[in-house]
Parts: sequence; structure tokens; C-alpha cells
Amino acid sequence: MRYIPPVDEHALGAWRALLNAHAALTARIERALADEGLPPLGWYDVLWPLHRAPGKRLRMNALAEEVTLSRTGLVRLVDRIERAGLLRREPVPEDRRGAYVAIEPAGSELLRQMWPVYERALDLVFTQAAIDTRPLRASLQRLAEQANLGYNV
Amino acid sequence: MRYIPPVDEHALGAWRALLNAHAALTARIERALADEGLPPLGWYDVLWPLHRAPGKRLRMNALAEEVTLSRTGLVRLVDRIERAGLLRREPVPEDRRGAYVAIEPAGSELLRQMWPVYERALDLVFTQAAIDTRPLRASLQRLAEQANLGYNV
DNA sequence: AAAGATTGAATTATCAATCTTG
DNA sequence: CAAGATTGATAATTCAATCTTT
Repeated sequence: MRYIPPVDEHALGAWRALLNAHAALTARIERALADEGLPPLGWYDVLWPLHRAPGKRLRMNALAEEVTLSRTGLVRLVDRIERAGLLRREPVPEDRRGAYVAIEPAGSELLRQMWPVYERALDLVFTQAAIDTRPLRASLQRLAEQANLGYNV
Repeated sequence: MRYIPPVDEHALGAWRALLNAHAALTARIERALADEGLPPLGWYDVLWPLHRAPGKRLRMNALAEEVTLSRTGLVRLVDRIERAGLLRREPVPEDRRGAYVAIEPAGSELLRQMWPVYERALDLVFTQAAIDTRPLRASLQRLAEQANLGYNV
């Protein structure tokens, strides 16, 4: 009985390597952050787009696109980060249904603390792996594009 | 204020591409499985190593290494899959502390149903992306190796 | 005491239903 | 009714503590 047809053994191998690399790198970075007493990567993923957005704020929907999380999941995550005083919700003048999420100074300060740790972990792995990042990035981008086709756009 | 030093812009770009590709591909595959009324990818990740293991069984610890999940998380996942009748726990004759996890015929049958769906989704994305999988896999493997160094091995 | 595995309590994530405004 | 966002109930994940065997 075979579940792995010969045709795409290469695709499967690359996919498994992607899963392993993702898990290993994520664990490595999360551990580096935790060792410094810093919040998890998810907080960075929320705060960074806010920090660099014009006006330092984004609509919930726009923010959701930056984050690997369901809409509901984002609401909950934003709740927690808001409770920590790192961001605040604000009404949207033109559209009273919506809410802005705006980063607080304390949120920007946390980014400043997290980035060096994040960057060091990332840089260490990539440097020691000594790989050509250009074609790697290109291939991964093509994969992401194709995977998103016909999905939810 | 800059959080992204110029030195490793390439590493960061590749990392973000990896995150996006992982999220997009995972979502794509999970959706394909759900559309067919099949269990999530995590079940496949548990059942497949069991199916191909000699004796069609593995120790909990050995199985944990195949899965991106904490030891506790695996225990809970195995609970659920066992409740569905797809595997069973067995005592280990030589070591009464341990437990084997053995796949049931129904588990192998489920693999047979899941694989075509899994494979089709994967193949579609990789084929349409038209990338060279060999160097991609090599780079990702190197990244995973380096990320695991000094971690927990 | 350490290894192998599990459990209880707490955290986090998701689905369906809801509320409000356009 | 559709869009934007949130909430309640439910499910999954994790941490620390536990139990048994080596």
C-alpha cells in the first residue's frame, strides 16, 4: 500500500522541510523572547504593523490581514494587548461600525525591546545556515501566492 | 526609529515569506480536508508515522518527535484519535512505564482517504508555482538544522 | 532521583450567533 | 440584507504537578 506516489515526491519533501523549518525557527525565536521575559511573537505581529502604519493605527480588518489568526482570534489577542496598555481602541469618525486599533507609546517601546532579540535569533540561524536567501524568498513567495489563489483572496 | 537594520533585510524577507507560505499552504490543505469531511492535518501527522513504523506502533516519545506539539499536547491528541477508534494504546512488555501507540485498521483506512486530498492540494500549489524544489528543500533543511542546534536536539 | 506518561487548571483559539451601523 | 466587530460556548494547547516504574 503506498500513499506517496512517485510523481510529487519532491513537492512532499519540500513541504515537510518547510514544516520542519517553520516549527524549528518559531520555537527558537519564542524561546529567545521568553528567556528575556518578553511577550510571544504574536504580540510583535500585531504591534509592528500598527507602529509603521500612517497615524500609527489600523482598522481591525486591515490588521487581521497581517496576522495568522482568525478574525475572532485577533479580537481576543487585541483584548489582551490592550489590557497590557500597549494599544488602545478608538472610534472611527466616518464609520461608526468600525474601530481603530492604535499603538500606545508603551507598545512602541516594547517593539524596541523585542526586535533585537528577534533579530539576533533570526540572524544567527540564517547566517549559520549560509544559504542564498534570494531564491529561497522568491520560491516561498510564489508558493504563498499560489496557495492563496481561489482561497479567500 | 528603526527596528529593521539593513544587514539582514534578506533574512527577514525570507522569514516573512516562510511564515506566509506556511500559513497559506496549511490553510489550503486544511480547507481541502474539511471540504471532504475529513479530520485535520494533525491526525494525519500522527497516523502516518504509526502506519509506516515497524510493527505499526511507536512509543509516545518517538511519536512526539514526528509531531509539532508538546508532549502533553500529543497525549491529548492521541486521546481524541483513540476515541475515534483509529488507534489504540498498548502496554510495553519490557518497560511498564511506557505505552505503545498502535494504529488500527480504521486508522490505515483513514490515511488512504486523506492522502489523495492532501496530495492533490499540495501538488496543485507546487506545480502551479513552478519552482525548483531541490534547492528549496535543501535551504529549508539547513535552516531547520541550524535552528535546532542548541535547542533540545 | 530520573524517565515515561498522564492529569488538572489555566490560557488561547475557533465556531456560531449577536449586535450595531451602513 | 451586508459589513464590521464583538461575545458566549466549545475545543484545543500548554504549564505545573502527579503517578508509576526504572
